[in-house]
Amino acid sequence: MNIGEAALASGVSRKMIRYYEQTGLMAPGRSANGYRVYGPQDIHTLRFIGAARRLGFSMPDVKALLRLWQDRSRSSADVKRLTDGHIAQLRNRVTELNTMIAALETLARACEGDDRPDCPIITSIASSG
Amino acid sequence: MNIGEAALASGVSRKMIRYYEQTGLMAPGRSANGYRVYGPQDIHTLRFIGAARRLGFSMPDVKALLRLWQDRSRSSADVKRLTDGHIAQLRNRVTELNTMIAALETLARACEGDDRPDCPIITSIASSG
DNA sequence: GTGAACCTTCCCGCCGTGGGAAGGTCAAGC
DNA sequence: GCTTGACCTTCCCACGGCGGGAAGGTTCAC
Repeated sequence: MNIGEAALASGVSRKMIRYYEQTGLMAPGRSANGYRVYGPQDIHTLRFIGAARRLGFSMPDVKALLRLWQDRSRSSADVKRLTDGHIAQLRNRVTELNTMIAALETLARACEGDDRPDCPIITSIASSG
Repeated sequence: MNIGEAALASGVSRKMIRYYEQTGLMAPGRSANGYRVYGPQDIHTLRFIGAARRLGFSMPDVKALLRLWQDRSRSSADVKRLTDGHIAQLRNRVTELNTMIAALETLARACEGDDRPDCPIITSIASSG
């Protein structure tokens, strides 16, 4: 299985597959001509990486998860700890965004949105530094 | 006023002040020795940029807002439109994050978090590709 | 007249992701 | 056999924003 097929089978782009290899997440075999060769386990790994990325895990976190996944003597506490930390980060990010949204909504509600230049959005930004 | 004082007065770092200039957001004067020179209006502009960035506006949006701010014949509708679009983007991002959080919480709740390797988080990620 | 604290420009790093150039390899069709 | 096209390889560049830091000029206080 070459990289193109692996990309199709895993849903990870060729570019990203090479990047994940480059950053030490995986090490596919090579055939005599230098082409990367992927087996079923490699596809599984790529799908794992893709799923973790879609859940918002950072690359270092994905790397740690991969190691735990492949470690038969892992303790689930390590996985849970990593996941809980990630959840906390996501929650913080949501809080930040919600704060921005609330402020922007307040401004937008006060803005007429007509042809006149008067606009509390602009004036508020200008005076809130 | 040199760039260091301007940074202190505006709360924008020297690096970012130069970056904002480089990307065409502002054009401070220069003194004979080549140093950038900032007046009260420049500080005001920097504070405006900083406030807009803190509200999560992208650089292109900030550029547009700056132009509208300085355009006396602007219509508030333009400002509102830009702001509403930005709010919509932030809301989408929050929805994405909340989806991730919900999925992760479900997984985390099912994980014992003890010394044993059994962990629905890992197995679920591994099979959800 | 020297040292410190500024200033200038320029390059490199981050993190993921995509685009693309230049060149090698392989298989199908004539 | 030979061409063509679809692969593959490595390598560099870009993005958004921000920071670090090097190499060199300027200004000011002592």
